[in-house]
Amino acid sequence: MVIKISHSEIKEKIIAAGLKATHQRIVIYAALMQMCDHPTAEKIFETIAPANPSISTGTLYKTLDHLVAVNLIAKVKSDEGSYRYDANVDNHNHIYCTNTNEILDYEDHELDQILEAYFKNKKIKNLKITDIRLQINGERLDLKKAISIQ
Amino acid sequence: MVIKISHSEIKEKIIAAGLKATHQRIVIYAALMQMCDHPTAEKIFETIAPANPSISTGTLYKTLDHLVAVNLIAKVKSDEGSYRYDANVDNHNHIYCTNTNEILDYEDHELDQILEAYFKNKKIKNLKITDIRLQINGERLDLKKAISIQ
DNA sequence: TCCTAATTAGGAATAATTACTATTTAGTAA
DNA sequence: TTACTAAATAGTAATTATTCCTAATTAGGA
Repeated sequence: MVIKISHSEIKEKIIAAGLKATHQRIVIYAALMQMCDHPTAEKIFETIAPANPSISTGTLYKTLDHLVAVNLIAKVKSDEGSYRYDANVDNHNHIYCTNTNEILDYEDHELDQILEAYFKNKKIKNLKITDIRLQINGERLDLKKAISIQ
Repeated sequence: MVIKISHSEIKEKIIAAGLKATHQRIVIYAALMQMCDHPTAEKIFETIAPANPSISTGTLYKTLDHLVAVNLIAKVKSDEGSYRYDANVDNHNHIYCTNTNEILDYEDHELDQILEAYFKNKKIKNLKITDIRLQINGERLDLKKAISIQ
């Protein structure tokens, strides 16, 4: 689900989120939107570096932090020692593939509703739940084929 | 739920898992069993160091890796740049508290059954699911009181 | 008790991320 | 359009968490 979105639209989203729309932020955010495999900061850097050779890792990390802070992107925990990033901030779940290190999105509104209903009754005292997400761990069986939902 | 368990019992568990029961492994595993807040490697080190001043971080990390590999403990992803460890390897969920950085266990067999039933029908193609865990994100409301289930 | 492969201590090396500072830039106001 | 200023960036040093390396030690078996 790559969504082609123009630079001016990206600029508007950044401004709407309350950030200055610098060239670097636009480039980084645009790159992440095109990458649907939850890339690491390093992968993002490799992607944008050819067209933006003067961009620095300091700027990349700081920009990612800013975009996370204003909820334009999300930081995704992983098992390989580095964080990964996600331009999809809607409530969704992740499939962690232990043999390929892939992280895949798993959206399931039926499941969301079941969980929401369940936790409406089952309160946890002194905690304000912000969101509930599933971490589905598994192994990809046929390495030549992709994992597909349903 | 601190379970007081003797060193000889711990030794047996390590041997049963197929590892040599060295002093260091016993100490590290015993310490983690007593710590229920999903400590980082550093916290574990601080805990065991006074009584074991010659233990090295290399050994600690390697031992944690070994214990994870034989499924005696689990590595827990976190948002603060370091991994945390958990002596509870039974299927259970985690509450991530965004304002205090606590990670709490949330066991709920009713929920486990709901999820198991749900994913029995809803297959994901080309994926062998090993486990499904919830990540409950939230904020602790009253910082003077603990979070409590039900 | 001896033997040997596995393990450890201690510290160097690496990887990911953050911090620092002089320079540049986006957005505003004249 | 130009000037201004706070915020952002480039480039790099520093830090943090973790892994790697090697000589010395140890657990468990013969």
